[in-house]
Amino acid sequence: MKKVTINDIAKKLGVTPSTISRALADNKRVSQATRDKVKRMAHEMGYQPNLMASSLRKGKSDLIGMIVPRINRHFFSNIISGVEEILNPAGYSLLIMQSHEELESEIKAVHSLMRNRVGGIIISLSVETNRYEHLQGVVDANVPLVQFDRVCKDLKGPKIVNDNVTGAYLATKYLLQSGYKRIAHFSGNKMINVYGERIIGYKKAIAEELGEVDESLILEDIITRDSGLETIQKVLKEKEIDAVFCAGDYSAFGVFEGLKELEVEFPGKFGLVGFGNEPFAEMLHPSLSSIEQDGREIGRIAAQEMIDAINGDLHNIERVVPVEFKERESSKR
Amino acid sequence: MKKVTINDIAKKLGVTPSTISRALADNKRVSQATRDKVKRMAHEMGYQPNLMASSLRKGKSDLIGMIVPRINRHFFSNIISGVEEILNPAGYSLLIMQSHEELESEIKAVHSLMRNRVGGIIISLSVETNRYEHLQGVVDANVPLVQFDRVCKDLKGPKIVNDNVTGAYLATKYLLQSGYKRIAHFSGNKMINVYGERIIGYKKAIAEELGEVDESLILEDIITRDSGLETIQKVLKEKEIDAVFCAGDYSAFGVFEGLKELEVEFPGKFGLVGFGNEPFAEMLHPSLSSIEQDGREIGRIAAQEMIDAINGDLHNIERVVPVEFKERESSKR
DNA sequence: TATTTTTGTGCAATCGTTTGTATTTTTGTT
DNA sequence: AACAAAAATACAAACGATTGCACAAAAATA
Repeated sequence: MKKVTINDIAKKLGVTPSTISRALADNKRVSQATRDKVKRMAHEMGYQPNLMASSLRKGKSDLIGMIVPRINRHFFSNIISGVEEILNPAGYSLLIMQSHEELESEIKAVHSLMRNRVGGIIISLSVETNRYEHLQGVVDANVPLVQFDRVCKDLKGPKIVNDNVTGAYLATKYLLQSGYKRIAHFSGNKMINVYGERIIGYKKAIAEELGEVDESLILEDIITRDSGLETIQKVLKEKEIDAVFCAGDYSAFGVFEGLKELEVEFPGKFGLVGFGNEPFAEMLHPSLSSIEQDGREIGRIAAQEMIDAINGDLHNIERVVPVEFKERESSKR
Repeated sequence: MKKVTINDIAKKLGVTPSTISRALADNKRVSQATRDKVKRMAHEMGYQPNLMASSLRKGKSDLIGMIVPRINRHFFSNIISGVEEILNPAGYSLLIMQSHEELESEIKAVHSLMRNRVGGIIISLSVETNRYEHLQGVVDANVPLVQFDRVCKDLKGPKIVNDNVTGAYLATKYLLQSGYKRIAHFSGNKMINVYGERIIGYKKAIAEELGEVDESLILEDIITRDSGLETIQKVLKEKEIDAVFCAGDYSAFGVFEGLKELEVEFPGKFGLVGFGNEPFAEMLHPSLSSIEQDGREIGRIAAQEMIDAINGDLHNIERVVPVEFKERESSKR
């Protein structure tokens, strides 16, 4: 019932633990004969190396920490899958924590990961995060820090982000080309890179096509379904608009509901585009045009950057992952 | 830049590491005065205990392994959240792995977790899993094993499952009470507990209401959207049915699409109920009636059972979590 | 004051590996 | 056959914490 150790194997075979250790690591300093013998015996005894002991001695761990706002968001779980796809075959395991979009939780998670001596941390910041000491601490401790999606440019290390500008640009452009002219943009907190960048893309398309941007059509802090619903109801009374580009699919769904409720004819009289391409986007009726972000790819790149960093070359770069406009019914005329 | 250890603090304070260790653990064997002094200094120096060293010495780890088929399924990510909700405050961290519904991956994941010397494993079996040596090994190694959702009754330890029988019973009953009479059931592999149980619930309702069960209306291995779509198209040509109860929302969505394509009037001429209450269920038009499973609660219970098991009382029981019928349009008349 | 108790610390071994430095054994050379 | 070189293995000290036991100092008791 007791776990078998390297010493047990050593005793059984009449050699020293060091030989066992080297044999299992395929070290050429031990003869092929003993290597085989040891491996066979190890297998027979059901030996499983104790990675804690190993990590402790080697001073490096095969655990990689990952912090996401919420695990149950399609985008993030796809990223996790992408990360695992690269990390697991390379012999690493993922220690996953959620910040629940709270700075305090994020800080706790970072500390917890550091106590567990993870080999690195992959993180997407919470919406609340406006201080960065906890992450600077990670960098200072020489633990590779890879950021993705919601990132802080002031922290050194690799950052993997969507091409938010282009995504927003495309979304807006399609609405314009469908003939919609007064397009509002429901955004998040613009201090956060992803929302700031989407605003830039939106403005670029509007400026190109209409010349002037009406800043009053850019509304912040509307990313939930409920706020999308409330806002569209209010806005339709106050302003003359004929389309909305939402910085997220959930708020777009809120708008969707609002339009149905108010019996606005859409598409046709009104256009709508979301961002994120959640699974439900294509299931709606009319189906929701959206910007697809390749979560898996972001995850793969993040993982690869992590492995590089662990192996000594930490790239201080921002890698931009392309997005794709999914044209569906809601943005047509 | 080097990590600060207990020894560094000891040197700084002119005491021994053992005193530091005890002070930090609030051991009454060290005076309150030194305890305070040590803690202050530890904090000042930014000390973070090395949990690997600690676990190695104590022979128990604060890492709990978790294996799910896929992380990006709403149901599973909710469960993970529930588990974290209990485990994190209790000082444990989650090492999450995906089996991707493959037995081989599941086995690898189990071994990986065992090598990492997790304090326990929480698992939902892959659809492929029909051998259990890898899990029996966990039990034999005295590592607490908590199963949920898709479980194997032959393995000792706590099992947390949905009330699948009641859920399926309710779903079918509602269809019957809406006046549908020839109700097919699209199920999964009936050897898997969840599907087997749903079949039982379905049969029970049918038997109660109609007396006799037509076994030919129970179709297996239809859990994906694509198979749901294909199957409904085929079945509508061959059989006289006026409703379907699907063992999952994805296959239900396939049916949904098929009905639209074939221009079947539903609800009205045809009824449909899913299982799982995925977020998209209420977004569809007509909205999809479904069985809601409380993932968070399952997670919480699993976590609590794990903590109990770690603390020495492993319950060899099956805990059944209630489900709820979400009545929406698709099952009406 | 001498002696027992209590209280606070130190010593050293331990958890299971890894790895630099011996040491032994084997092989090869002259 | 003697000896150097190479190959295989052993020894022992880490990694950073925990903990039983020994010991000293302080407090309490006789």
